[in-house]
Amino acid sequence: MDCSEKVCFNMLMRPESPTFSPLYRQIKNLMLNALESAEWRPGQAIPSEQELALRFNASQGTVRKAIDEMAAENLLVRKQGKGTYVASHNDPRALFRFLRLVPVDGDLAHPQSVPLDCWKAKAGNEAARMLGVELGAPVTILRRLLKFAGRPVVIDEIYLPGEIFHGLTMEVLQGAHGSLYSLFESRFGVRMIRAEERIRAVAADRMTSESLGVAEGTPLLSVERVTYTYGDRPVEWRRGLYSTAEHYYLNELS
Amino acid sequence: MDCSEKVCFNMLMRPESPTFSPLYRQIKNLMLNALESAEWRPGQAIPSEQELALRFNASQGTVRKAIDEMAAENLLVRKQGKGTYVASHNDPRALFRFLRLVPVDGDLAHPQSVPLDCWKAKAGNEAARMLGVELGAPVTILRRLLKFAGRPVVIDEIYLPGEIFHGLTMEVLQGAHGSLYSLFESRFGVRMIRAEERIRAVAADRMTSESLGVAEGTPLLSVERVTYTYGDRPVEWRRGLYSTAEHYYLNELS
DNA sequence: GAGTGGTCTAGACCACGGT
DNA sequence: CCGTGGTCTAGACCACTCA
Repeated sequence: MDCSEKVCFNMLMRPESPTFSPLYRQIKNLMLNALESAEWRPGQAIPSEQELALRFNASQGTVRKAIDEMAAENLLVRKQGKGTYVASHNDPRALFRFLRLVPVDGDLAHPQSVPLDCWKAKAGNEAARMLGVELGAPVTILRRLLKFAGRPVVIDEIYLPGEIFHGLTMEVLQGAHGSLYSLFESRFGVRMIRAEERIRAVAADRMTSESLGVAEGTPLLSVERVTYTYGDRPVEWRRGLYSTAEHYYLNELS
Repeated sequence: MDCSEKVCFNMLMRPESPTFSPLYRQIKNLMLNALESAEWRPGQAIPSEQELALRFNASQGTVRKAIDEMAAENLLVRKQGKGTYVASHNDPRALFRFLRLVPVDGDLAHPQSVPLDCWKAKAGNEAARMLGVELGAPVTILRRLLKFAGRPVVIDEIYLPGEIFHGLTMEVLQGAHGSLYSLFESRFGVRMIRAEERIRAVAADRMTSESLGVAEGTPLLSVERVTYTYGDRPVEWRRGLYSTAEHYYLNELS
């Protein structure tokens, strides 16, 4: 039986089977594949619930539940009366979706990303572990400044697997507008969907203090981020140093 | 018509009405009331979906959708085959639900809360604003240490509205086991459901450095938290100073 | 076995966006 | 007007828990 697209009948996935999962989750997985294989691209509409129900041989309600979960995970965006769309970092509302830094004086203007350096290297011990690549595998490293209202607030050092981000250069960075992730998505087909941040307090070293315009030794937030794409594959490791004189890191707990 | 319990028929809540909301959301609100009024208490089971469907005069599916949302917000916990329960900070898995600090060496032992001080005062400017009370209103202030594996890592200063936490003393604190929030829930009937944290990097002052056993001037995380109970009422304001020598603040972004 | 939540279906109607 | 997602219903069957 062809299980590549049509969902295998429940009989094949019943509790006896160790790989059992409910129908809506099997459908969700097939839809994740469609995203990962770029059958459905960021910003585009996916087929209607009716069409998907036919394609997956299930009821509309079941497809709906799969879409619900994916919408809750910010993978899809529903628009009543229009359709369901693949989420995109180009969407103005998602431009700096992972940035939690907020100005003390509620100045909502978007920050500006200023590339400083970009070079190729071989993955060291830590980078290899974080990115899940071999020791010595090619990586691209870039440094950039984040400015709020023209003033530098964050300096980032970003490690990317060279395989995936082949052709990333200063020219490309300087020609880009918007966030890095929208560039990654448009130009390299890599969509960031989830991240983990590990935060510490550190003292500014000489170089950093100059870049951020603060005194040497000033306490800064050290924010290490590992970012994942579909299938929980890590595709970015970065370390940011945040000046919190006029900004704070805002986190909602629930 | 009596709208106090039975859901008003849809006719009364149709789009023409400015207060329109779908039936499952009206039901959700009624269920929130049941939580807020302590009709259903933390740790206890709420009525079955069938019973609720009868009570609210809706189908099981609609009640289900209301419960789904509340479960997603960590207000309720579903247990297949048993029932749906009101979430509780006494639940071992939720004991330090809002604490994001993690040891570098994955030591999963729960931290220990050590009360230092507890006194009454009048709300100053900032406390009044954060807690949404009048300037000069009674507040209870407490300071405590959080220890991981016996070593102090966090020092907290916590502001509570005196009205709500009447009778909170050092004796009560010392007699408590588990987290502060489980004490607040059991003893004062206040359930914390959501919080916002604002994080900065600061240098340890003299007193703090001694409490945490670090050098004066060491960079620390300053974590200001406002915590809300049902109806988005702020009921706690605290400032924590976190030593990040052997721990980090972990945040999942999605 | 009785009762609970979990999944799946089929069909009705509504609200919204575009033609 | 049509097609989209959003809500609501009624009923069937499954999986889990406990007495």
